[in-house]
Amino acid sequence: MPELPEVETIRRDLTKHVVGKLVQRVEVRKAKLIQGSRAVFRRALIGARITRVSRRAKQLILELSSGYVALVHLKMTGQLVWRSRGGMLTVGGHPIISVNTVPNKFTYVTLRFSDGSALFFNDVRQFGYWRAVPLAELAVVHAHLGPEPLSSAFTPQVFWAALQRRGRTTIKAALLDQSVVAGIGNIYADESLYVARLRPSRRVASLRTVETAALFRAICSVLRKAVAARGTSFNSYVDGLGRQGTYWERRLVYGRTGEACRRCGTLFKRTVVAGRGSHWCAHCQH
DNA sequence: CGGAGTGTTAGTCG
DNA sequence: CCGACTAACACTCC
Repeated sequence: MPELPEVETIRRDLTKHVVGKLVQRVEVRKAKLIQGSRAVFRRALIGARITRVSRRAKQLILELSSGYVALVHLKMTGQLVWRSRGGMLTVGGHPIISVNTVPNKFTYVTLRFSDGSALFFNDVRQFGYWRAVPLAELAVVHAHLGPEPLSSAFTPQVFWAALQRRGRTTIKAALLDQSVVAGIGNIYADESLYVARLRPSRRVASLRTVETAALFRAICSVLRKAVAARGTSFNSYVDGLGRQGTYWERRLVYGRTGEACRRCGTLFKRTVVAGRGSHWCAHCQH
């Protein structure tokens, strides 16, 4: 599901609601969604306060007063729903699941807070996971991840160097590789490649310096705009406050197969690259 | 009804 | 080591 802009949006919303909350109870209804020891997971959370909500790549990080962090990955269909004591719902994540009742049959993890509010984790496909990690080990757990594209660690030089490691593959596969850049998924890979005028199937080794530079700028600009729009994942639902992400209407190529390219009017193609549906303009992208 | 497709990624196989 | 492919699962769409 969510890529960097969506997870970042959830992080910001969640921060407002859960920071400072004391975890009173933890309910796990599907043990396999908890990575590692369930006992450690419960110990890390129960009785702890949430001190901060951060993000790395597509993972949410609930920082806890116990010295642990709880990592949450939503994968394809994960969803976090916060419910106030009064019953108000706030949603982040995948829109498939009806939120009118929580918990529902897709609710697999629940955190109950001492003030009567609760955080529900729903996941239709059950690909997502939660994991407790000592704060001191977080860097090791995330060692395989590349730079955050919206941070100062992401520079043209760093990007170029990371791409060198994936010279033989396609640029699409490289963008989806979280060790190259952290947080890009299928939608923003296609959007960035369109802006940079590069075909998804281009071999990384064939990229010229100016093309790599254009792609670097495209990634930054696409992700920045998507974050500002609160992402795309929330297109088919409106939460209790009437908010929804608006990038979906503004997307340039993703899911626009057969529609006209706004630059040249050519109809967009859809092919499979790196095993993923890829959308692109055969005239503008080379 | 059957088959393909879905915003992810860890693991396997060559 | 590297890259391609698939499984994990439930549901929608054609």
